[in-house]
Amino acid sequence: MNKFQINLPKTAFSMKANLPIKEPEFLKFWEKINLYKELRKSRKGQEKFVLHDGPPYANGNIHMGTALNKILKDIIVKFHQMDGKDSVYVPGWDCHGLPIEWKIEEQYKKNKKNKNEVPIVEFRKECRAFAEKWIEVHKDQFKRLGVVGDWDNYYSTMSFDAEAQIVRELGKFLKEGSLYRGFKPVLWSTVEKTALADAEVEYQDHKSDTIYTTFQVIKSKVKELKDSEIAIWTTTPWTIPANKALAFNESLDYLLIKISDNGDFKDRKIVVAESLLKSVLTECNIEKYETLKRFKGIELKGTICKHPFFNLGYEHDIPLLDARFVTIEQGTGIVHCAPSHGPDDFNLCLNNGIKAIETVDGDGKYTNNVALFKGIHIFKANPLVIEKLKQQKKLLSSGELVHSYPHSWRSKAPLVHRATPQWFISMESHKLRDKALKAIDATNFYPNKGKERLKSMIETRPDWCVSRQRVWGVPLPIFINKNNNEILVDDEVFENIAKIYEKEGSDCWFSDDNQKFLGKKYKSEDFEKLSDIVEVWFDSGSTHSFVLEKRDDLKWPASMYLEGSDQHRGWFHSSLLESCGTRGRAPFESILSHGFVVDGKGLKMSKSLGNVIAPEDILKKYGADILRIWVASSNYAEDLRIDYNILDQHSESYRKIRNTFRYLLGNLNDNFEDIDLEKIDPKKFPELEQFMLHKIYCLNLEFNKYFKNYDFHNLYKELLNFCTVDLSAFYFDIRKDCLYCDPKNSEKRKSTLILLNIILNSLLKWFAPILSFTTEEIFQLISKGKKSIHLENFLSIPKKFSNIKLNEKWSQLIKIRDICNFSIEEKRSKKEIGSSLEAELEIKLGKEFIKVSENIDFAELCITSKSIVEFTNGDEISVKTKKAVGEKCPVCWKISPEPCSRHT
RNA sequence: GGGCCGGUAGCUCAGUUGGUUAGAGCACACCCUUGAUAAGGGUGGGGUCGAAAGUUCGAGUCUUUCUCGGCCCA
Repeated sequence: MNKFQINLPKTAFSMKANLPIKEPEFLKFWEKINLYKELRKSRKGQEKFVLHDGPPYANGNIHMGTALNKILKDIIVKFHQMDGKDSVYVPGWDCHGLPIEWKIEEQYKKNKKNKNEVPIVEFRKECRAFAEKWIEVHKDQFKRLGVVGDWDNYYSTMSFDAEAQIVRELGKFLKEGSLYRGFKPVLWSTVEKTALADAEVEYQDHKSDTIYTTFQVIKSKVKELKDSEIAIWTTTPWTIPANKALAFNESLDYLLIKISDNGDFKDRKIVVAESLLKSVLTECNIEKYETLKRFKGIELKGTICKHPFFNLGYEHDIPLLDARFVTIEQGTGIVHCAPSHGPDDFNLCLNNGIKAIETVDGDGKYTNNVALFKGIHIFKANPLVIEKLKQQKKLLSSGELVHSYPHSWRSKAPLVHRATPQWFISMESHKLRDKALKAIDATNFYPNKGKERLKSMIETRPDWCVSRQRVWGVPLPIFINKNNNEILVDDEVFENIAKIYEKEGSDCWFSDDNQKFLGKKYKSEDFEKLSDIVEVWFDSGSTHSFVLEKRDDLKWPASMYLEGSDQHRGWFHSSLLESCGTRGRAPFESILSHGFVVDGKGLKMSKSLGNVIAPEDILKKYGADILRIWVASSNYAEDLRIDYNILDQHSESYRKIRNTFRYLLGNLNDNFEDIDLEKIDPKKFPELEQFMLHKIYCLNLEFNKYFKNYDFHNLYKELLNFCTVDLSAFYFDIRKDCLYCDPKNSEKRKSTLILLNIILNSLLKWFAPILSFTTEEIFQLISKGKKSIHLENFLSIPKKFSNIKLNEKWSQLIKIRDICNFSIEEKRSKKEIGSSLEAELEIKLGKEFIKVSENIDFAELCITSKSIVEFTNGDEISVKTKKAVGEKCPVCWKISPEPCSRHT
């Protein structure tokens, strides 16, 4: 053996990651050192970055979308933490609402229990327990992803202080006067006297009365329509008294026809859609008619009609409105609209300034608002309405139809859409819309397109209906004075209710005496207590008030809200409105929205397609760090594709990164030294090292730029390319000879080791927010007593590392190196040489390269045994590779005719 | 059905105000290495930029239509 010892890499850091086994150990470690607490301690007093958690619904296991969301949050929180900020993350859960009610009801069904026989308070307790159970499950699943946060002090929308604060928030709207009582149709059972949710509806065949009736035109842009009538068809004649409008479709063609048959309609003119004429003629037994005019639906705009009961107390105008829901499947192509009795009707009318009123009471009887029919039950009203229409000579025809119709899943009784009293927050009365639009302008959106999306929603949305006729939620804190029907607005009462909830939660609203909530000021017998609950979007829209404002460790407004792009209609939206209504500005400074997780082909995941991947599967097969790479490397502005092929590719990249670390650790023999960068004088290093310092400086600039824009997929790409292109294939490859074969006291080798230390340290920190587990594994190996990588700061890379001139020079050198490699490869493919050390280079360079190649050993750069440079008059770069002659040094494997200069 | 967003190599992504032959990494193929070794190096093959039409001297980039996909709404 030779007396020269070679320095081979040696490290305890294994090549195989074994993440699924190793990661849980780090979770335990972080728990043990109480990482979250340490993180807070380490940044005490620093500028805060608060990413306010949008609460997931406490129900069911997490899926890829949730995993993506939480990992992205964690990455951002960790970036800001390492950037030196006090980056606080408090996870939360959304707990109230229908899905949990259903789950409990399902359990009842299984156990043959009847919900109506269970006291509300008991039912609500079961809902609460259900949510609690899932919060615990979620917590473990989120932690497993590497997400660090205040798990012990999470928030939930069902905590007593949350319920109390939600009451206070509603109180503000009530006091201001923007919360008002209106009417909106909901599916209603007149048997159970209750509203039903969509999922509680069963569709069965039902026999309905059908009628064709007409509305006389008062005014129209189409002059031929004067004195004509608009024909409509309906399967609910009882809703005719509630008619407020007619709907047409502007893209359909309509006909004006004159009927000549004997009867009520002789010589009268009616309008129907052209493509429905045939069926109308048949259904209404019209035999003799002539077509007077054909026109586009758009011409109907502005037409006003009279109600068929015009002379009988129905004097209001009936406008014709354009609606896309009007089709040519059935009827006349013009649809009768009763805003109190259909969602389409309601929305169309609402957008045209026509409000719904209460036309039918809870029992199914017409109210005072309905002339002629007051007190009559709607299910008995059809014959009466039909008779009345006939009397008024407005009945073209009547019949019966068996069709699929909604019924209650409990009583099996047919349902109706009925306008019920609901509570709305006005978009206009106190300029909520304006405030919200201004707040959007003052918010940063990542990606930018989110701004327009939210804006256009706010611009067009109707008033916010915040009441629900359900059980599992915060009760609306509203009392109505029985004497004058007025709403009780009194801060003292709201505060009293809030105080009570803070102590015992909101269940008592349903069980305890009114007096308890009214306090001493009012008499309980004078007031009716509402039993509606607050819709859950108001709950989650208020999180900023009971989380951000109430906790000392947080700040209001939040630095960022981050959710899936669907939340432009959800949490971003409700939080914005709630906060603008109560505080005049958004509860966030910025919004980051991400796309949806789809499969490898871009299709949405569904059981039927069999393309669903659960986070659990990925954790078992690859580990959380691979999933985190997937998050970091994907462009969240679009939908994110995932399948096993994609994950395989990312785990290849992971191995590259891991081996880069392993090479660094190996050559440092796990003896990391934290170099003080300020004390480094780049000029004292070999040029290659200076060049690498410059690379580090540039990469750090890029890193910061991408980080500031939350542009992680480009950031990750830069880091990965640095590992593969600049380190593995370039710097490491070149310096291998020096590291292995130079004596330990060689200056060059020492410089290299300093660089390796700097590179290791930089990489470790750059990667830490993404590769939470792997960087911790490395940090534990080298940090000697320091607690966690996540408590560290990013390095500050001194400006003096930058060397643009040198960079220009080395860019040229790399070009020459590429050509050398090409030349070597030519020789290799002819089987004349194998290893590049078997080669010797004859390089011809134009004179312009004299400066560039000053002090440069191309043999070292290209890892050959020898190189000769010759300058020519042209501007060429040409390389000839020859087989090196001589003996191979047993130590450094270089071939030379003379004995190796280093190793003899 | 409507509104919004998107479709660039097998995969993840770049592609400036329209301007040479559309780039990178990974994957793949071949070769080398066996002192980063279930690693490392070199070279290379992959794209009618979703499709068609149009504007232009010139289109991945602008316009229109279509198509496929996603989100929201109905």
